[in-house]
Amino acid sequence: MEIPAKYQHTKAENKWYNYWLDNQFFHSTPDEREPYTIVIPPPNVTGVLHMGHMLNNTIQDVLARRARMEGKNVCWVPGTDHASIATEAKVVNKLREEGITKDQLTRESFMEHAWEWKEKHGGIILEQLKKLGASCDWERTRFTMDKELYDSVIKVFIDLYEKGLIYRGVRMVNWDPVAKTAVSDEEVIHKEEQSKLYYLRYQIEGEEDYITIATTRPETILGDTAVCVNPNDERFTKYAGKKCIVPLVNRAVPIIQDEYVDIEFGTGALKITPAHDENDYEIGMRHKLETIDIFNDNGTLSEAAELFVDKDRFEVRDLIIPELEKAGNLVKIEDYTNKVGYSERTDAVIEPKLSAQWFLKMSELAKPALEHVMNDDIKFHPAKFKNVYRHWMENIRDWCISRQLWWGQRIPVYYFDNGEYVVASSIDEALRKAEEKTGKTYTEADLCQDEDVLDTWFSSWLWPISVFNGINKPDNKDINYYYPTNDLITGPDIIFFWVARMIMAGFEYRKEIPFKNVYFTGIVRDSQRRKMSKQLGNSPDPLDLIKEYGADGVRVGILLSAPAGGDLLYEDSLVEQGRNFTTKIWNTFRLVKSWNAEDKSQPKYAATAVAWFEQKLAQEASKLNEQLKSYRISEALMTAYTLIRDDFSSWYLEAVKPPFGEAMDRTTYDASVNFLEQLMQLLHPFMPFVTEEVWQLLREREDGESLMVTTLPNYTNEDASLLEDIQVAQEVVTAIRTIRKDKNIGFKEELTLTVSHEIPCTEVIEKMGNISETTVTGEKPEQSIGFTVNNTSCYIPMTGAIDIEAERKKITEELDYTKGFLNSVTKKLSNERFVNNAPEKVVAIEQKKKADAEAKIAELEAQLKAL
RNA sequence: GGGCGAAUAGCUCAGUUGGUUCAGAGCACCUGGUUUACACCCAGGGGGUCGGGGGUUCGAAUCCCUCUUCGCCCA
Repeated sequence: MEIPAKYQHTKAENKWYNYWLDNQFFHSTPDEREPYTIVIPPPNVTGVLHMGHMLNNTIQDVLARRARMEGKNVCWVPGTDHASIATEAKVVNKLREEGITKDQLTRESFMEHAWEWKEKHGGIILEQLKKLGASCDWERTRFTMDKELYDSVIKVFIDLYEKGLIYRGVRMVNWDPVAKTAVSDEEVIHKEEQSKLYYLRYQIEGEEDYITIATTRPETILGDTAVCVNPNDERFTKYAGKKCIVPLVNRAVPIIQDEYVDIEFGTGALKITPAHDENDYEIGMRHKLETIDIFNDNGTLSEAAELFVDKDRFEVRDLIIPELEKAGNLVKIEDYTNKVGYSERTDAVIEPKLSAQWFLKMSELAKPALEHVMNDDIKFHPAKFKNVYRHWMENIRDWCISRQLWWGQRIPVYYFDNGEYVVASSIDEALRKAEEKTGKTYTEADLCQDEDVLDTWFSSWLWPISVFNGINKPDNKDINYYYPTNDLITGPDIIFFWVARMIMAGFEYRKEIPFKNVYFTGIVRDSQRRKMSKQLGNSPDPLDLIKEYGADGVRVGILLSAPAGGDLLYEDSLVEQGRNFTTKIWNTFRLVKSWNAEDKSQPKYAATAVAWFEQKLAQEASKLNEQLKSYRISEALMTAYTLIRDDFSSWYLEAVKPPFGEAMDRTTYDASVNFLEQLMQLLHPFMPFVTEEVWQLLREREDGESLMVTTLPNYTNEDASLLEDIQVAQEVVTAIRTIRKDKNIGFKEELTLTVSHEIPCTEVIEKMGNISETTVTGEKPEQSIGFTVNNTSCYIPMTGAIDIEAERKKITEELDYTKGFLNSVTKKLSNERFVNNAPEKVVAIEQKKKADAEAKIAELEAQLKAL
């Protein structure tokens, strides 16, 4: 077969991915083998692939492919979540372009539009993952709104409600005025901002005296129902029990005292707006204050504000200041830095707002979830995230799970008779429960289902269970076999949103951990450490990268600089390195393939090289195994990288290469093909395509065979004797190459070597250094350049003149260094406290260092004398 | 304001219980090279007071204290 000089990655990627699919290699069904399960962190169904997904899914694929080659039954479940806020926003936008607003539609017809949108756009990201080589079991693809998963969510809501863990309450929530829904605490991102602190004076009722407050939100004064001071603040004791007048609206409100107020901050007097600030709300509760909600759901001012009605809250902030100034209430304005909460989904400024929502009590659920992470039943990689996790778990707050949206699981609560309600999985069940509850008879028309849906994370937290239908059918074959899953690969940014809650759900519904290991990836940034974002335009399109550098190249590029939990600074040079390595493998393959084997005796150098590489391969394979087992994925890749590039290509292949035009002996040839085959196996999880291509071309293969379903051999490195010997030989060869370079002697010119003692593997040294003869003698040859390796003097005789002074200088320098070293070792050994306290082993090492240094000094002195 | 983490070569990072010549890797850099697998390459090379200071120890990149700077989370 003709082997092309250049590896054609796109062709190979399409060919082999389809081949794997056709042969069902990704598909898993329970059997007697040990399972290895990963559930994908479901990407947002509205999303397209970005660099973060690339990193995350490459790691999952490495682990999945490796486990498959270890003989495990691997099941990697793909899927997407319904992303209620994001998807609903997209559907609303699309409808708007068609001239339709959401409130013109019924809930049912809106849902039809949403499903239509999902069918059209929802599969994109999963198709993109295939280009990366992801070995997911596509037959198991799940979506959080699929019937089984939808029903699971409803079942869990009802169950938790019945256990008394879900309650409805009027609370201060984070209101997103763009999405017009409540969001959870975790969905609020606090950003530091330059803003202003406004000092406003409120007149004391009936007096020509004023009390000055400081606020960052002057527009909210319209909702003020008190001014509060600290009871210990003597400046304000004279106002106790009095009232003051809220400017512009001229409402008299009490001046109250509460220790919450910080005497040092601002003026020491605080305006209280119970409807629009969490702390104010609590103070309001304590002092039984009136609550005036001055905002509409979309962030404009309501009738209750009296002024600026229907104007936006930020517009009002600008409008109200001149009015306050005109009225004589503005004292001063200062620059001020504060933190403002933004909606994670819409980037709107969050408005604290009182509203009735559904909450899940967290304290009991958190207990086992905390314990089993702290005791390492679930291991975090890197472990430093345990601290972050503990802190959150120990200060956990109830979870607001209702959202004022339509796209999602509708809350299974039915209201009737002015505020009575029942929780039921269907209207029929609701009717029955309602009748049981009151003894009356109802029709469907009497019942009204809650308009709201559940938070998307309330679906995602069940994911490792619900993808196997383990909520609806807790004893089915799949859940029993695949659960708990093995590894979860995710970003640290969703440790609370998702990881923590999955652990809680795992214990609540399976009495077991949902996964054994959590691997936190870093965040992909650009070379200036900025997060990749569409706005900045600093994120490359992953599919373009794959097209240009190949999927394998991109995978390698992204893994090379991605230690667990550490950010990845993306640059094109990384994927270039990946592409270059792909090419290197291809050329290595072409060289091996170009050799002709015939029956003849094996040269000694080849026999030594084969024996050495066998040991080297075993050593590096077990190192790689250790690295993967401890989730040092980029280090494992680097092990394979240097093994192939340096040890195999630069040393082994050069050592066994037959003289130009000659055939190779069959023993060496077979060994070389074997080695390359095994290297492809080791590398396959990282670079699935090029390794499969090489593996398929390396020998005749049957249809249906594939590298990806081969099993890794057990590497045992019982005889590592040659490893040190070759290392010495490599040092000698390097020294010879340096001399060639210094003296401008081309590789083709043969040299001879004289050594003071026998050195190992001279046949390899001769081959690699183009040495015609090695002589062992205590005599230094005339006209030669020397170097020392392993306490042996080596000389290369020269035809030209030798710079004696330069030689002397070189040796003297090395001698001085070694003497200095010997001195420090001797000092250490003559320190009684060291000899008495240090372990024997350490002392023995020092003694060996001493002996070695002395031998080397003797050798160097002999060299000097010989000059 | 509270908590957590980090600081090692120009860059990105390893460095496991303190002890092999431990100061490392990759990239970048410098020098040489038309060796018939590969210039997307090969060969050779330079480069760090392990953030500053103090302490424990026979011995500290590693443990303790402190300061500085940066990052993340929470309020």
